[in-house]
Parts: sequence; structure tokens; C-alpha cells
Amino acid sequence: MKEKIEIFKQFVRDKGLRNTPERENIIKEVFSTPEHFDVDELYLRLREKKKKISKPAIYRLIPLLLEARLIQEAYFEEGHVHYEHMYGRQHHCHLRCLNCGDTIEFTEVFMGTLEGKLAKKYDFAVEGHKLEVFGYCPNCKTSPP
Amino acid sequence: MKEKIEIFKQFVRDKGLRNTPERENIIKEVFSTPEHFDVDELYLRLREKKKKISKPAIYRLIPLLLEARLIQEAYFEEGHVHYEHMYGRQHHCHLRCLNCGDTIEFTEVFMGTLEGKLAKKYDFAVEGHKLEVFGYCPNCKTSPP
DNA sequence: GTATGTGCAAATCATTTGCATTCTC
DNA sequence: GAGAATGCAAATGATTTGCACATAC
Repeated sequence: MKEKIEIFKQFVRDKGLRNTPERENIIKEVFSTPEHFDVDELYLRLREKKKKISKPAIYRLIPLLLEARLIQEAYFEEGHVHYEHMYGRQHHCHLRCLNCGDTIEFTEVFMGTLEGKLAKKYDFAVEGHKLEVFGYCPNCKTSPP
Repeated sequence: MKEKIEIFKQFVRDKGLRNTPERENIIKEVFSTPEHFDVDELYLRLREKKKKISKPAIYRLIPLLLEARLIQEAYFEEGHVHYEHMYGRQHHCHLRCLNCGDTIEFTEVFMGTLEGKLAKKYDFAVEGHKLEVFGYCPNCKTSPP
């Protein structure tokens, strides 16, 4: 936990930006569970813990956390983005149930190779990828919506 | 072109829904170029051609076109979804430049295998996937933002 | 001391909805 | 003629912005 905050502090220093207790609280909350989150959820979780932090403060922090690679976008659903932190984990992708929304994370070694192939073929400097596979989970596939 | 409209008409009939000239005009416009589009662009393109069609009519049609697999979501950017039609093409993925937004389409045979593997491993009924690879295109990678 | 960050309220933008009217089947 | 679809205007919801004040470095 401390570690993540240190990474952010360094990142922020390097950019000539600033650290604040608000930012520290948000980051602590983000890393307090492995769950995915969206801005509203995060905001409410902070309120519950009596941390009064405004939504704009969260919205303003997110691009920095993305840039620092402390979080990544998980998926877009119900009109807003859902994020997840990367607590020392590898980048990974998601398998999602179209019915119940259940999500399974997986890593696929092949993706690295694919990035290399595309980089070569199209002369791109590949930075990353986002892969989402969707379908119906064991429970939902037998009893459709 | 006629073909696409026929597919839609059949689809709509099967569902007990209706055909209208508005829907036909929207579909014609969607298929008139291979470009990606978003709702606002499509709306303006229709206006330019003196087809007065409301945005809600477009918003209401999109879920049907997705379901009929005549279009697919291409990517989410600048706060809204961008779509593309599938004119008899295979499903494909996108390689996008983070700087200029230039997009290259590619198909990757491996993805089929991956879907199969995931289906087996997690007992999912896999319906499809969305893969986006991003980085910097030949022009932008040499002169960064 | 200066520039950045914060909270608040208001603005913006995409999307959805209610409703009276029109149109398809 | 019944049920769907349309256009319009208003509502909704996520995100952004302007601004005065607070605060990190």
C-alpha cells in the first residue's frame, strides 16, 4: 500500500505536480480492495469512511493514475467506465458474462506476440492492448435472459 | 446496399417490429461509406442530404443494428461510442494511434482459438470479443505529442 | 510566493424518456 | 385498428469547467 503511494508521489514529483491528502486518500481507497470500481462507487466508499472528497477531485486524479499505470480501464458499461487497479499484477484481460456481468480475469501470453507482429507489420510503436471477451457464464448459459 | 436493407427488413419482421423510411434512410447512410461513425456524425450526414431524422430515431435504431450484426462497436472515445458497419466483412479488430487517432483494421485468426480455449477453461458460451491495440503510428512515433 | 489542487455550483454533452401524433402491417 | 415508430422537448446522468479559496513545495 505504502508502496503504491510512493510510486504515485514520485510520479507526481517528476511531473512537477503536487501531492495532497485528498489524492492519498483516494489512492488508498482504490487499492483497498481488488474489486473493479467506477467514479461514483469510489466516491461513496470514501464518504462511508468519512473522507469528504469531491467527485471532481476523483475525476481529476484518474488521468494521472492511468498515466502512472496504477490503474487501467476495465470495461465500459451502463454509460460509464469501470476501472481496476494493478497491484503489482500483470496487465490482464476480461471475460464477461453478458447476462449477469460476472467477470473473470485472464492473461494470455499470445497477446505479446500479437503486439510484436502488428508492430512489425504496420510499423507501429505498440503501447498496449485491451481485450474483452464476452459470452454467457456457466449459470446464465443454461437459463437465458 | 439493397442486400443490407433486406437483411434488416427480414430481421425486423422476424421480431414483429416495423420498417420505416427513416430506418431505411439511416441504414443507407450507414452503409454509404466504409468510415466509422458516431451518432452525431450520422445525424449531420443525414441532415446534409436533407433527410430530416431525429437523433432519438438513430439512438433507437442502433441496438437493433447491433443485434442484427449489421454494425459493431468500434471504440469508445471522446465520451461516446464509435460504430462501424460490417458490409459482408468478417469481424475485425483495430490498431489505433494514440496521437492522431488513425485506425488500422486487422483480423487475427488466433482469436478464434483463444475463444475456444476460454470457453473450455471457464465453461463459458463465448459470443465474441473486442480487441483494441494501441500505440503510435509511423508518423507520430517519431514526433511525439 | 506561486502555481496547483480543492470544493462547489453551474455548464456541457451524450443518451434516454414522456407524450401526442403518424405510420406500418 | 392496434401496436410501433417518430419528433420534439424535457429529463437524466456522467463528466467538465469556472472560480474563489486553501495549500504543497
